[in-house]
Amino acid sequence: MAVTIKDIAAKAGVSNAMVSRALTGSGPVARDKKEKILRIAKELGYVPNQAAVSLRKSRSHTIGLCFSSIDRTSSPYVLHQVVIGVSDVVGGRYNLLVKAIDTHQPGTLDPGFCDGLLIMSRWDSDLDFLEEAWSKKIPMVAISRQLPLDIPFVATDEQGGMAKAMDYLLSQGHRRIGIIEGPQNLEATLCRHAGWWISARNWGLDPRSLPVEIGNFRYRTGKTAAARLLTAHPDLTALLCFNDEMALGAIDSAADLGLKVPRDLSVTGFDNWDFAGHSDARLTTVERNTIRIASEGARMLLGSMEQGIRPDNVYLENKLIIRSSVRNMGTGG
Amino acid sequence: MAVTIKDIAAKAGVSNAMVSRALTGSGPVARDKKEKILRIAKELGYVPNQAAVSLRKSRSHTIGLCFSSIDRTSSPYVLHQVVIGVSDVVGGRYNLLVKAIDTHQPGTLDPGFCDGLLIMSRWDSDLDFLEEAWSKKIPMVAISRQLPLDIPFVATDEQGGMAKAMDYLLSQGHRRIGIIEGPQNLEATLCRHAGWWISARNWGLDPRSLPVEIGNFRYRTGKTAAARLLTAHPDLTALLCFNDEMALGAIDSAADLGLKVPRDLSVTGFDNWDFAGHSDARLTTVERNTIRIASEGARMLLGSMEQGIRPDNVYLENKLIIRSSVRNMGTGG
DNA sequence: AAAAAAAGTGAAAACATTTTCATTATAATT
DNA sequence: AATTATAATGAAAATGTTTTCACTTTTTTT
Repeated sequence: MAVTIKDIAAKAGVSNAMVSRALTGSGPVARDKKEKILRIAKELGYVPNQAAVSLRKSRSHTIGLCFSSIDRTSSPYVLHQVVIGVSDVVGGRYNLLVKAIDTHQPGTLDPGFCDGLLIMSRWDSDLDFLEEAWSKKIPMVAISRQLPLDIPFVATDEQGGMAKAMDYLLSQGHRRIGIIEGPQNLEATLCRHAGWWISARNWGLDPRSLPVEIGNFRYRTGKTAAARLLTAHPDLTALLCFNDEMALGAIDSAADLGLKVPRDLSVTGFDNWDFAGHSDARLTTVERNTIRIASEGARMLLGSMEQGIRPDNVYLENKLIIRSSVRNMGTGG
Repeated sequence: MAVTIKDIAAKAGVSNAMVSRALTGSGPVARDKKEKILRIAKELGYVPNQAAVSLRKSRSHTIGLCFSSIDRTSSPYVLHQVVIGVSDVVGGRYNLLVKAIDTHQPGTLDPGFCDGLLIMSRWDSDLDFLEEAWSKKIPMVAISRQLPLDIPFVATDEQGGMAKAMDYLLSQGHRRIGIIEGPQNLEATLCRHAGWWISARNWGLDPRSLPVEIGNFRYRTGKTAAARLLTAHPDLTALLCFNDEMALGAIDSAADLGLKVPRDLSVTGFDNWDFAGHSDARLTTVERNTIRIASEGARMLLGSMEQGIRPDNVYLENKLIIRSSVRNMGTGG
C-alpha cells in the first residue's frame, strides 16, 4: 500500500537502483533523471521503509537509553535531562529508545535493534545485560559512573565535588558539621563520602569526629536525619547533605526547631536540582550537570558508532554553586 | 556474523521454514525436531533479527511517545510518568520510542516505524504532524487532552477537578479567595478557570469579585503572584493555585509576609506533584494521575493496534487530596 | 583520431525472516 | 483395506531496500 521505490522507478521509467541512488546520493545519476525521480518521489509522498533500510544496511538509526529500571523510585529529572542532552547532540538523526534493564529477558538482545547504547546504570544487577550487549559488540557508553567490562564512560568527579562543598563550609569557618549521607551501597555515596572525608583531613579536622546520618535521597529522610543530628548535637553549625532534596528536608527540619537558614544553621546540597534554585531555599550546592553528562556521552557514542573508534573516558568537573544557605562564621582556621 | 535461522536449519538438517515455525509456533513441527531446533537455537545464542521480522510482518513492535517538544521547559514529571504508565501496560512487549514533534521533518514519517503513537500534545502547532500520522493510518491515542482530527483520547476532568478544590475551600468557610491561574493560552487553564468560576457561582459567590493573578506554572511566578495578591488584598483567607509548584511558591511568599499556612492562609494546588506530598507543605491538591492517564491511553492504543478497533474516549476523574494546607473557618455558608 | 578515464545504467544478489503452496508421510475413519 | 483427514515438510516467493558488477555511453586526455 505504501509507495515504494519500485513505484517511483516504474513511473520514471528507470531501474530501482537508479531511484535508490538518486534518493540517497550514493552513486552517479544523470541530472535530468535525478530531478525527475525526486519530483515523482515527492509527488507520490514516498517515505523509505525503515525496516528494509535497516535490514539491508544493518543499521537501525536508533540509540537506546538504558536505565536500570523505569519505576517509581527512579528520578524523573535524570530521565528528562538525559533525553534533553542526547537530543541536543543527535538532533533528529537517531531515534531514541527508552529501555529498562531490569525487565530485559536475557539472551534476547538483537544487536541490530540499536546502533548504540547509553547506559544509565544504578545497580550491579545490570551486569548481565551489560555483558550481553558488550559481547554482541554493540557500541556503548556509560553515563554518570564507571562500569565493569571496560565500557567507555563519562563520569563526574563526585569526590571532588563533595570536597568542594566541604571545603567551602570549612572556609566559611564551620567546624561542627553534621553529614547526611545516601544509601551506603551506592558508589556515588562512597565517592562523596571520600570527598568530605579528605577535605576534612586537609583542614586538620578529624573526620571521625563528625556525626553522620544516613538517608535515601528523599525529602523525608533528609528531614528526619537532620532532626536526629540537630537534637543529638545542638552545637552543629552546618549540615553537609548528599543531595538537594534531603537538604531541603533538613532546612524544614531546622525550621521546626526554630533554626533559620543560614542565620542559625548552614546547609549545602548536591545535584543543583531544578527546584533547589527556584525554591526559596537558595541552596548552596554542587552542580551535577546531567544534561552535560548526557550530551558528552552521546558525543562519545556517536564517535564510537560512526567512526568505530573507542572513545576516551571523560571526567567532568562538578561546580560549586554558591547561593545563600551558608553563613560566613568569620575567618575560619 | 550474527547467527541466523539458516545456521540453525543447517545444523538441524531441516529447512528454514521449519525453524521459523518451530521458533514462532506458527505451524506444525514434529515433536523431536522442535526440541532439537530449540536446543540448537539456544546453543548458538540465536536472536531474531528485528529488521527482517519488521520488514516481513510490517510490524515494528514499537510505540512512539510523542511530545510537543523535548526542551528545557517541558515537564520532567510528565515524561517520567508517561514512561512508567505505558511500561506498566505494555510490559516488555513493545519498545518505547521518545519523539519530539517540533523537530519532525514534514513528510518523512514512515508508517512502519511505529505500530502506534501516544500523543502528548501541548500546542496546536503539532497539528501538521498529527495530520501526517493520521493520514497514514497509524493508530494513535491522545493523552491528557482532546485533539482535532477525531483522534481517540483520554483526558481528565480538569474543570471538575478545579471545581472540587474550590468547593472544598468554600465548604471550609472561605469566601475571600485569591486565584493564581496559568498561562491564558492553554486549554488546561481555560478548563480550570471554568471550574472555579462555576463552583463560585454555585455557592452564590460572584466569581468576578475574586482577585486573579497569572503565573507560568513555575515556583517563582507563584511566589510573585501570591505576593501581589496578598499585599493588594490583605483580607484574603485562601489562595487557589492552578498547580502545585506555584502553590509552593505562594506558601513561601506568605511566610515572607509572616503568614503561616494554614493558620493565617489556606492554599490549594493542582497535580499532586510528587514533591507536594513529600515536602513539608502538606498541600491539599487535586490529583492528576498522569501514570493512570498514560496507562489508560496505552491500553486504548493496544486495542486499536492489535484488534483494529477504534477505542472509546475515556474521561478520568480527578481526585481531591486533602492534606493540611487548608483551614476550616467554621461552618461556611 | 585513438586511447583512456569517467559517468550512467540496470540486472541481480543480498539482507533475514515469514508465509504460501504443493507434496509426502502419518493417523483416523469407514 | 481402502478412503479420508490431518500432520509434517521444504522450495520458493515475498517484504523494500542497497550494493555489486558488468556493460554502455559520454567525456577527457594524449
